[in-house]
Amino acid sequence: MRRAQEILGAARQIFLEKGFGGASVSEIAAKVGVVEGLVYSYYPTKRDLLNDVLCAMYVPLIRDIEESFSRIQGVRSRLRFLIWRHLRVFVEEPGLSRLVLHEVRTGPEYFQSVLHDLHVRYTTFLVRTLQEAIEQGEIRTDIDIELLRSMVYGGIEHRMWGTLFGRGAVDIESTADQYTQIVLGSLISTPQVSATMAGESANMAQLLQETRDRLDRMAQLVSK
Amino acid sequence: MRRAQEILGAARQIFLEKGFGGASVSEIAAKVGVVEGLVYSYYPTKRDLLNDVLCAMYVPLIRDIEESFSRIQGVRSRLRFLIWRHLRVFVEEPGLSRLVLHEVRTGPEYFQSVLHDLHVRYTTFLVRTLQEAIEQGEIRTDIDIELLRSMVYGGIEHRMWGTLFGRGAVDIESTADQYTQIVLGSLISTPQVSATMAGESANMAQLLQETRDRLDRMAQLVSK
Amino acid sequence: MRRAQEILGAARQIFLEKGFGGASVSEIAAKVGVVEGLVYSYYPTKRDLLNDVLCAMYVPLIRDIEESFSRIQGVRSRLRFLIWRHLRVFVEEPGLSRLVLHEVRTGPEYFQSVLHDLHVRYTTFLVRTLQEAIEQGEIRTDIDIELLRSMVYGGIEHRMWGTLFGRGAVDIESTADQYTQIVLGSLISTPQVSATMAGESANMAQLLQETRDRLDRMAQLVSK
Amino acid sequence: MRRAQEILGAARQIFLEKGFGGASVSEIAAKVGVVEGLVYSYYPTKRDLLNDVLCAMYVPLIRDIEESFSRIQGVRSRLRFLIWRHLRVFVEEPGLSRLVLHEVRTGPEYFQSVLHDLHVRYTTFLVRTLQEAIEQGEIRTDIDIELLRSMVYGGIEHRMWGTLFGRGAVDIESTADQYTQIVLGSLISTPQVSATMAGESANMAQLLQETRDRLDRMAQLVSK
DNA sequence: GATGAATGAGGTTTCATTCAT
DNA sequence: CATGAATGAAACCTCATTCAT
Repeated sequence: MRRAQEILGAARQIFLEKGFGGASVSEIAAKVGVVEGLVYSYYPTKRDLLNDVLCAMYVPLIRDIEESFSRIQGVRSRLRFLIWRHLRVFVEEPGLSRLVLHEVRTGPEYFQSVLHDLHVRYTTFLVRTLQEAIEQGEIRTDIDIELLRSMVYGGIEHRMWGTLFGRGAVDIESTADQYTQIVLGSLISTPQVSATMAGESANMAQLLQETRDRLDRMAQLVSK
Repeated sequence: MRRAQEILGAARQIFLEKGFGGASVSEIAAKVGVVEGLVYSYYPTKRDLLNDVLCAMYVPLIRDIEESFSRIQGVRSRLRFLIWRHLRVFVEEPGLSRLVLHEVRTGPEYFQSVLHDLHVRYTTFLVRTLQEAIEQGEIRTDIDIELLRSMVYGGIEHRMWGTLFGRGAVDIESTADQYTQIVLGSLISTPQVSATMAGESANMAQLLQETRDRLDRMAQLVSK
Repeated sequence: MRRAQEILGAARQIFLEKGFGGASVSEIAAKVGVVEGLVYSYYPTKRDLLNDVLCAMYVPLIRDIEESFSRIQGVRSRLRFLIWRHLRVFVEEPGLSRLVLHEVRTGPEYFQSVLHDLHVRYTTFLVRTLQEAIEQGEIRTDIDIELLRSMVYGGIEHRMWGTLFGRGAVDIESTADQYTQIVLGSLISTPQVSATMAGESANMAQLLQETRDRLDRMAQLVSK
Repeated sequence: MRRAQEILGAARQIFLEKGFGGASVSEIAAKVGVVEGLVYSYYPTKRDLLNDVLCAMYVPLIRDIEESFSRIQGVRSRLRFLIWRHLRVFVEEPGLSRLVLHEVRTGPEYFQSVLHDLHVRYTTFLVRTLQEAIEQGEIRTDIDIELLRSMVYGGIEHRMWGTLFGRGAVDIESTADQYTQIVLGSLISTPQVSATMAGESANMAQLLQETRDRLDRMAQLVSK
């Protein structure tokens, strides 16, 4: 039992660091200080080991998100939380997303695997948030949720990639703010509002001004 | 010279198909019909070969974008074009992005490589577009361009990933539309416009109405 | 004691199914529901385990044959029984012969082993039958018993080999009949009967003819 | 080319000596004095190597038999030749039959392999001989040729097995004689020949006796 | 009597790379 | 320019066997 944990830990480190292909079982075994063969008595296959590593990371992560998520209300707050939480994954578990995206999601067999289920559960919070917002009329209905999901997770991953190699640091608080702002900014209920309303607004303001001018002139006239 | 080209072509095919790790030099050589050793007289290393392959793809791609880009004006149009063009890469060269993202951008040495430069040049169009828009006051100034860049490219990549394995097809025209809409929706100059403007607009309309009423009453008064 | 039996039983199944090389101690242990290590507290070595398995099969087999054999009289009946019994082994214990022939009888150390003794005892019935037949003048004396033993057992094994993989079924009754017929057909007492008897027969006929001729001539002489 | 031959030669030796499972590629490579990997540049797989080894033995063997066989006439001579030739294989290529029988003919996939074809070709001479003999009425028609084939090859293999480990030597000339005698002894056209001929012989003897008696009586008559 | 953790050597196979010709 | 033979290291995985508890 303890050995299994040690191996799992070592595997986690090395997998996250070098990816699946880049890691070797012998390296993992060496890190634990055991013989290669022993690894196979706990995990029948290198890939099984990877699976268990990822499950061991996903499961508590999802549980943690679930708890916080249930205590948060409102589209904006929830969205901000999910973005912020995903950013934190990169800071606290650099490489998890890399692994998941780039080495597990390889080939069509992925879509039947446990990992796929876990990833769906992980991203379900966002999807649920967006769907509820749509149902309650808080955001536009003509939006492709898949697209948004990709933008959030893909965007974050892209943004944080460099930080995995020490290229620049990211302030996750302000990044989360901005991210939320951008995503939500385009989602509020009135479609096309920004473009047309700005025009209308300008027109109206001008009209108002003219009217007031006329009023003033007339007042002057009258006051005489 | 022609041999170098043949090898490059074969390498391109196989790298795109199987990735860097999945390809073997012998396979590439076999495709050309030469011996493994000959490959090394043109390209000192497997990785150098990959580099050259990618350069050979990036350079015309960038040139192509450059041309079209220079003929397009306006933030929205340019943004839409860049998004659409990147989507097209996934459709026309599935595997290029896979390669770039998941096998080249691995490890810190990437950031000193030629590939990094090329990628910067590739994404510079977007950065330039956004900067000009900011300078001309078309979009908000409080936006992190890096963040946007990641959202665009990361989001697209995330979205299209599944399609590389035949999981669902994506209509790049409508996707480009939506993408542009979402990205731009949150960028127009007046922050918070959507939420407040509706209120302001109502206020203004009411104000205008009151003003006109006042004007009418005054006119009646005067006319007497 | 009971554990030893359980292990022996599991080992028997797996050895017969997969052969010595194809079986693994861990598999055997797993079948019993114990740990690999426990197997070694009963059987010092994998090969020892195999030995015991085979002994446990040979001993009752030999006893069974002994009983029936003692109740059967006559060369033909006994021979037919031994052939038929050996054929039955292939049907009832497919894999025993495979094991014995192809995985035990490997290398010179076999000839000092207990297995060799058992196999000698197993085939002794045939040898004894043939020897008694010779002594009683029922079959030719110029026959190499070893040769016959090989023909019977080797031939049967060769014939039945394919059936172990489902290639064709064999009717052991008619096969036993034919086999007995063939083997015995060439063993009856008059050696070279086919070749020499024809000659003798011719001689005799000629002798007879001459005699009759003489008789005729004499009759003519007398009649005068 | 020469290396391929060297490797083939080494593989032949080791395979014949230790069987397929008992041999290791590293051992073969070591025998040639090359690195393990080089073997795989000539033979893609250990099993392919085995295949080629066996083909390289079978093909000239079959050709050799074909030549001699075509110059030999008569059932007995041909049968004797085929038996003798197979015995010689054991003396000259000890282990070939072991390999073929016990390590290649393992599992049902064998029956689709090239080796199976070769083995069929090898044993075809015997089958053809027996069939022609049947057609020409030289041997009994009620015989199962498969059974005979098994008896000949299986019997020989069984008989010679021990000699592979130095257990006793076999004189292949006399063994071939006896073998032929036994096999053919039971095959001649008149089944139960011994029984009937004995009867005829008795008749003839009685006739002769009667004739002599007549002669004696006549002689007495004359002498008076 | 039984466990389960651990070993160590071995297996087949793949590949980037080198170099004499 | 091109070959092809060769290397050497590493990969994943299997297993008989041992031993402290």
